Amino acid sequence: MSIRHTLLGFLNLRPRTGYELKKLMDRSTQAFWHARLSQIYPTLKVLEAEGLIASRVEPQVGKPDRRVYRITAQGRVELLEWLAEPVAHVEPGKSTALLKLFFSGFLEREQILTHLRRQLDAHRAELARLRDEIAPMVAAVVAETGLKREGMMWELVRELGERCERTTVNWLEDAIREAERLA
Amino acid sequence: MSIRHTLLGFLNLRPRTGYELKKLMDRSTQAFWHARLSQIYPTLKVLEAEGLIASRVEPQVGKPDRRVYRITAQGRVELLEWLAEPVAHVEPGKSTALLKLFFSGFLEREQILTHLRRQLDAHRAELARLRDEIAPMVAAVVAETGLKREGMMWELVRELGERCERTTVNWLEDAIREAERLA
DNA sequence: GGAACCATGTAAAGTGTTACATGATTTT
DNA sequence: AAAATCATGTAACACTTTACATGGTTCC
Repeated sequence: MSIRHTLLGFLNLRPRTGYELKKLMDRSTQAFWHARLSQIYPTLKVLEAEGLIASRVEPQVGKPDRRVYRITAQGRVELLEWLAEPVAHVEPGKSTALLKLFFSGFLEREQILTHLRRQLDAHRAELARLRDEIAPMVAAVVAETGLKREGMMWELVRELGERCERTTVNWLEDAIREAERLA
Repeated sequence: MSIRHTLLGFLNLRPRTGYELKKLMDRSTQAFWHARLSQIYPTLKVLEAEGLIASRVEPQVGKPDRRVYRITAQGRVELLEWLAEPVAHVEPGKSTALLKLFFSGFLEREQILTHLRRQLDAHRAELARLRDEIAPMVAAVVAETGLKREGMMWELVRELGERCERTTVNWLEDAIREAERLA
């Protein structure tokens, strides 16, 4: 239900094309909300049909034409209403990696260790991405647009991502040490 | 795709009914994989049709009859194959709460604080649940069944949950302090 | 007397992924 | 010469949720 609000949230800052929205999501909300272009384009059409956003086509030379969407007054109302709805509980997530570990008890030690080491690599890479790619990007957006308050929120969320990744990396290191002591 | 493997994983330990599987999931995999009964029952039928599990009906007095499923040799092969598939990357999750915070930059300070405080309550409750409900439950299952190795995996995963929740609670406390300094 | 638990399911709607389809420009 | 980027979309499929449907037993 929230891909709609993700798009409204970004369009509330300034008009963009579907393609731009996808790239933005890849660099900002990726870790806690993502979508494919094949979901974004139809959703934009629906939002336009509902009057929450509006679009115009911009012809381009040497590149395909682009359809630029902007939020409407009605869309802003919808966004505000959604933001006001409380999120009371902790939303349960999905993690294939943890599920596999959970059911790995009957496997051989080496297979468990392989799984844990692969995860360690992946989470170290994600930690690096948050620090080296996302952090400068947040800073750049703030500098460009002067959206100070928005920038603070983006940085806040990024900071949580970094802390959680660090926690996960530490846990994996401990888990590997423990698994190494298995028979 | 993994509800199938979740069910296979549990049935690999011992036979159970759909209803029991649901309760088990609520108390163990909940935080990283969950499902409704309306998804579990049809999935069990599919798995049986595929020959990965088998069932028999147990008549009961004073209670509805129960259909008890057990894993087959073929099912065990499928489970092993799934466990062996590597999970290379960090799987992106979905969090409405973070998404709302991310787009809250243009709201008033008080609305942001309300959101953060509600989240703090929710995550403190989840931390308590992991310590007071899940930890003893893992210990009880291990004591009952003597599944030492499985118990270690369950405890490992629970431990990550606890560490991440603690990290999140700390972050929320910091975030609230920061938000309080806003104009 | 009402709520929660035990126990099973189906149908419809909503959400998200994969595959298909096109085609010029720019970078490696 | 191949790969990536820009740019848009559709169709089919897979997965998940919500709502509907039933009915006895046990706890408060």
